[in-house]
Order: sequence, then C-alpha cells, then structure tokens
Amino acid sequence: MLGSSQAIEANVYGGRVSSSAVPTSEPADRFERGTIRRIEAKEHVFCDGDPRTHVFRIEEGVIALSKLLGDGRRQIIEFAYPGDYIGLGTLREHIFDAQATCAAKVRCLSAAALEQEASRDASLALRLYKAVSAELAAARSLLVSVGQQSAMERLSGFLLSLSTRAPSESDETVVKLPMRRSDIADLLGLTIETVSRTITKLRTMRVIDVVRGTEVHILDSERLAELAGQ
Amino acid sequence: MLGSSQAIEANVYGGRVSSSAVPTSEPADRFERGTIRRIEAKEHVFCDGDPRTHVFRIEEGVIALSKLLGDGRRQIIEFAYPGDYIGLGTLREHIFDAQATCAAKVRCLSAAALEQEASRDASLALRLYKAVSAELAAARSLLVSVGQQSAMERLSGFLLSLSTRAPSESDETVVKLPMRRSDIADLLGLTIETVSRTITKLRTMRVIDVVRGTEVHILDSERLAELAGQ
DNA sequence: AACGGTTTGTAACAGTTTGTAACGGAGAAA
DNA sequence: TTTCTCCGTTACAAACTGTTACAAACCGTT
Repeated sequence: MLGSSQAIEANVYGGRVSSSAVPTSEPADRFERGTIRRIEAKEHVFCDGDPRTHVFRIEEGVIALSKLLGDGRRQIIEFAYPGDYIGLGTLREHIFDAQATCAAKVRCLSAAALEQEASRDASLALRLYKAVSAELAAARSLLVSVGQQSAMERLSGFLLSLSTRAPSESDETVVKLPMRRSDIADLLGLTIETVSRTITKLRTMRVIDVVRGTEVHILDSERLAELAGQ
Repeated sequence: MLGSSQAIEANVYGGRVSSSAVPTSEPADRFERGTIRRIEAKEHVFCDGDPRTHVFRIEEGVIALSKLLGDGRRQIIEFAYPGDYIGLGTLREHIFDAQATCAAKVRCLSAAALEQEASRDASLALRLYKAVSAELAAARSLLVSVGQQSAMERLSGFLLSLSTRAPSESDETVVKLPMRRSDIADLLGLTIETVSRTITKLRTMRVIDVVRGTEVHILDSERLAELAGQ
C-alpha cells in the first residue's frame, strides 16, 4: 500500500484491498528492504504495551490486530493481509496485540528511521498519511457493522469482503478461511456459537457450502450481498 | 490538533483530547485562516457522497460524523469538538454525514490547497499523518467498546470521556451534554430507550445526577470508572 | 491405528437488549 | 394561554444473542 500511488479502496471488516498485486512502480527504497521474520500461527508480532520500534509489512499469512480486555474479552480491530502495514501511528508504545492467525511472514522496518525519513521527504509522509487514512476508513466501516448490523448481516458482509480478496474464478467463488471461528467472532463482536449458528443457517439456505470447516464455497453471491445489507 | 506538535492522546468514544487549549506555537499558516461558517443544530456540514472540497476545523459546538444505512439505522463514527478536524482523508468524496448536534461554527479550508501544500511540505504532511492517526486510535477505541462492552460499560465510559473534556473543578464534575439521547445511542450502538434506562439506573445508584436532562453531575467518578470497566 | 487436545457444531436455557406503546414535560408556535 | 411538537422516560412483551453443556470432527503425535 505504501508502495503504491494508486487510489486506496477502503474495505469493511478490517482489511484493505491489498496493493501487493500491483507491482510498485517506484524504485525499491530502504523501507522495502527490512529483514524478514517468520511468525507461527498464534505467535505475537508485538504486544499491547510494547515499545513501537518497528513497522511491519505483511508478506504472507494473516495478522490479527486486537485489544484484550481485563476479563478476557477480545476485540479484533483488523485483519492485516499481505501488502498491508501494521504498527503505523505516532504513539511511543503499541496499544494493541498483533498475532498471527496462521503461519505468516512479515518484513521488519525501523519505525525511527521511517519517521526521520518522513520528516524530510514529503512524499513518504504523504504515503504514510494515505496508508493510515485507509486504515481509518476500514476501522469506521467495521464500526458501522458492529454497531448497527445483525449477526447475519455482519457475517455475510465478512464473507463477501473475503471473496473480493480471493481470486474470484468461475460462478462459484471459493474462500479459504485463514482464521478460526473465534477470530471471526472477535472481529464481528459475536460469540463463536453465533458465528457457527449463522454459518449453519447460510448453509441450509444454500447460500454457501463449507468444506472441512475452512473452505467456504459461495453458491449465491447475490443473495449473500442482500443478506449483508446490499 | 494540526496546529500543535504536542503528543496527541487518543480518546475513547470518537473524540480526541483537543489541542485547542494549547496555543499553537507555529506561525498562523494559510490553513488557519479559512472562512468561518455558522452551522445550526441538525444542519449538515457535508453529506455522504458530496465531493470532498474542504476540510473543516471545529471552532464551536459539536459535529457528529455518521453513516446512514438504507433502512434508517445510523452509526455515529465520532463527535468532533472544538480544535478537531473533519473531512481529512484521501478519498474524492465524503463517505459520511457531518451534522451539528447543536449550534456550531467551523473554519473552512480548501482540501485541494491543503494537499498540494502537503506534497511539498513534509512537516505539514506529517501533521496530517498524526491527525489521522489520532482519529484512527479513537475509532478503534470506540470499536472495542461497541464490540465488547455492555450498555452500562459503554455509557459509563462515554460519560467519563466527556468529563475529562469538561473543566473538572471540585469533587463534583458537571458535564453539559451537547447532544441528544439519540446521538448517544447511535454512537454507542444502542437504542434511545436503553440509553435512557441506563442513565436512570446510574441515577438510582447515585453515581450521577441529571438536571434538566442535559446536565450530568458526576457524583462518584470512581464508581463510574469501575462501571466503565476500569 | 490409537490417542489426547483443540476446534467446531448443536441444543436448551437464560439474559440482555430491543420494539412497541403510552405518558409526561419542555419549548415553540398560534 | 392554548395547542402542538419534540424529546425523554417508563413499562411490558418479544427477539436476538450469550451462556452453558455436550457431542462430533479434526489434527498432530505416539
């Protein structure tokens, strides 16, 4: 995203349409050359309260940004997909956990160097501005869903947003869920059981089909869009 | 906020701690000199879908940023208070409504001029970056509340956030609510009735007192903080 | 192949929140 | 003053979601 000057489309449910598919036209600057770090499923990239030393770009897998409440409740703020950046912002410390939902790879960039460079380079600063603006739009979209929509609307919208990310081939789109039910529940402000019930309902309505729990076949994307609230 | 280089404190429930109290140390640049526009209660500053021609700084009153769903449901994204900016971002068109909850004044700044200047001036671009980062933090905080907290927790937290904004004098903080119950409900993802019932409960618990519907006296801020989930 | 642990699915029940409606007060308009 | 409207409060029933419990499926390991 930072590497592209394309218009950035905000997207519901935490993600953004990744620009990783669009080869960056700019010369690879120093911020494209950080070291790669492998992250196992459920491993943390950083924790709430950690000093914000690095910004990370997702290279592979999915990272969940989340806030943990004292009594164990958890809200996932967004899922970061390949091409997305996490750890942007101006605070000294992270205020969220960043945890891989599945095996992942991230590129580590020095936050201090990034900001120092941005204070001299207006175009880099503007890229930061645009990146955070896109995150803001995504967070607000999710807020609208969680604040106003029913469980069915939220889940339908979430599946739709995943399907736009996946390579939509033939009439029947297949989405591989790269996270657990509990992650989806914590993103949408629901419980695992409600997520499970709603998926079952979508299946009995023949809107989707689920194979081995993680492979969602979208049989009627039009109906799914209606259920998501247009 | 843009006018200050101070650290920006993110705040739950849509607002930010305004920097308007801190006199800007920088020379008044062109973006501090837009024309002032008076807004009546319930009047729109801009609407969802309008071309994004201006950025506005709140001078007086409160502006509610909100998204209207097809069937009338509404989610308020944030309340903007004096010193805050609305209309930032990189999209061509607004994707939210901006409506005054009470009589207000805003300063109008050309979006095109702002962005053109930012593409040359790294420090301005960084200020935009920081401003949007603060909005992002606020949006995420609200998301956590709406996604995970009970009606009582959300309302207590909202009242607390208002009290930190108000001049906290003696032992008994007084908060003047600059918006209607429906605005609070739409911010917190509740109904008017639930807001009303919860306020009544807080009153019978002698945590707050309400005078003429709009004046909230916080009698036991410690208890209120507990109810808000610490 | 068998085994534990994790994850998911299903069901009954409880609880909070909502929807609907009625009532009352404050303020504006006549 | 009277009337009207808007807003806030309260009550009751209903709906959705959460809670709890348990069974089934899946996974990696032994």
